[in-house]
Amino acid sequence: MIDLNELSQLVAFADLGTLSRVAEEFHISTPSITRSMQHLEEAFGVPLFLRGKNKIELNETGKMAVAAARTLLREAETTVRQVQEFDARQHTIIIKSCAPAPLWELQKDVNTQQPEMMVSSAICQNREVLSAWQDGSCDMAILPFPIEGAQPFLKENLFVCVPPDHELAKYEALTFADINGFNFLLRTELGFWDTLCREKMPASKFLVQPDAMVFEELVNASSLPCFTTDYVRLRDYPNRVNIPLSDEESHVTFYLAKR
Amino acid sequence: MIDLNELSQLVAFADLGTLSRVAEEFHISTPSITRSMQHLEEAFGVPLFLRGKNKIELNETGKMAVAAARTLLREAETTVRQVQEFDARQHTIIIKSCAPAPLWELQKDVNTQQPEMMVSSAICQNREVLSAWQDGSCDMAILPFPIEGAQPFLKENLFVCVPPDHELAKYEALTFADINGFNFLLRTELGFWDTLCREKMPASKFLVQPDAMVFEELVNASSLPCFTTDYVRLRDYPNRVNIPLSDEESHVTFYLAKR
DNA sequence: AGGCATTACGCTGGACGTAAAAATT
DNA sequence: AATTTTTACGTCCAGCGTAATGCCT
Repeated sequence: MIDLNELSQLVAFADLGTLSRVAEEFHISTPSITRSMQHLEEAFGVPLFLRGKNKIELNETGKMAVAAARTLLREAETTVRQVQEFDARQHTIIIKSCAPAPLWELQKDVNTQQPEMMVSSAICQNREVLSAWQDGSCDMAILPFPIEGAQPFLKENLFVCVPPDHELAKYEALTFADINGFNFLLRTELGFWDTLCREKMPASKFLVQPDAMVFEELVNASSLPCFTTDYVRLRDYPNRVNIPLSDEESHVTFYLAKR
Repeated sequence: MIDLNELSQLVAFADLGTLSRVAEEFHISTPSITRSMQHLEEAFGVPLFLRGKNKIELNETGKMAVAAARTLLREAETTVRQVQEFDARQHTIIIKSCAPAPLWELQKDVNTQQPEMMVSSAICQNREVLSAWQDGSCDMAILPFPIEGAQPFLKENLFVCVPPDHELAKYEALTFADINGFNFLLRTELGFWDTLCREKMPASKFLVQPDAMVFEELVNASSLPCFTTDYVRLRDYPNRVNIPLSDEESHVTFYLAKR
């Protein structure tokens, strides 16, 4: 049976030109390489080299063998990687969520109930969550509407978050119509919330900040309104007030589908 | 680096079910197989088996690895075979000829001038010779007409061969028209000659005999006419006479194309 | 003189097999 | 009792490196 290690030495010889350099490359002695190449010729059953007294080079068959070896080695690597990836997949739960809050909850649940499993999660748009669920490329899906086999998972309500002296601060409750036109601070990775806001508030501009620390600083330093929900109250900003939104769409029930 | 031998033991385990049987199959001890499988798991970097106290079976990753191993092993075999075939091709001159006589001559030439080369030859129809030459699947081509880069190789003339008491024996020379309608003994593997005869003698029937010994017996035993040429005179039949054909088409110049 | 491939040769680590253990049927 | 997997252990040789050879530039 052919030895992949020797094959890769053959490829190295094609690239480096001399057995000596291959020996360096592989951190072994030159006699060892010589033997490997001889052994390889035996394994193939055909000569691969033209040998001079102190010179060795690939013959035509040898050159062809190098090309064949390259692809076989690539295939061998691919095989190993595929097996490793399959194994990783066996021990990973892939979650696609339309929003951050239910994902945090779900990750907690999974970590306690199946501590041996890795969790790979992503927040994305509803349609991406749905298609990932449908084509089997995720194990759990969180969506803001029920689908076949999904259970209600948690409810989340949206609040506007402004400094106490902001003109919106005087209201007991607000609607999207009331706040449409105001410019908002927004975080990235909000999934479905992001889309909802842009839809309901077409006249507003959104200042999007990917970095959580920077976002917090901005919230504290500026008087721009932002959003919060009853699931992130823990992170309430001390010098801001939260005003509930009364629209239907700001009260969301998330549904969880599991395989 | 992954060991193909161990990989094939893994495949054997999938097929045979126990390590003991794999050991038999490979004519080695069971501890050796145990070690191979352990080593394979290290090489992949992931577990492949579910182990009981005296039981071992493939886990899901293991089953997947077996499938991947099967294809990789097939690819490895293919690689070796391709290299061997390439080498064989390097030492083989493939000849396509439209007729036997020039092929005999050419084989003699090649055998003396390039004694290290194998010769692989076939007699076939003109169009097959031509297409093989054009698509590069032969190294030398013999055709009864000149083509780009071909040289005249030899001339051959056709004779009718009949017993002395045959009604055709009285002629000094014959034409295809004269012999059209007579039934002839014919050998197989005549290539272009075969086609020519059938074309020029549509009223004749041909008794085709693939076996050279049997053909000779038939010639001696029957009074059916047959063909010969000035290139097979050595094999003249003692109790037959050869009458030349005078048609243009019975005097053929073969052209040889070499790469 | 320095670089290269190959042969000669001694050594060692790894791979093998035997024996045995432990469990299951 | 027979079968199966795995560990323990002793043996041995395949493969390694060093040294040396022969050759070329």
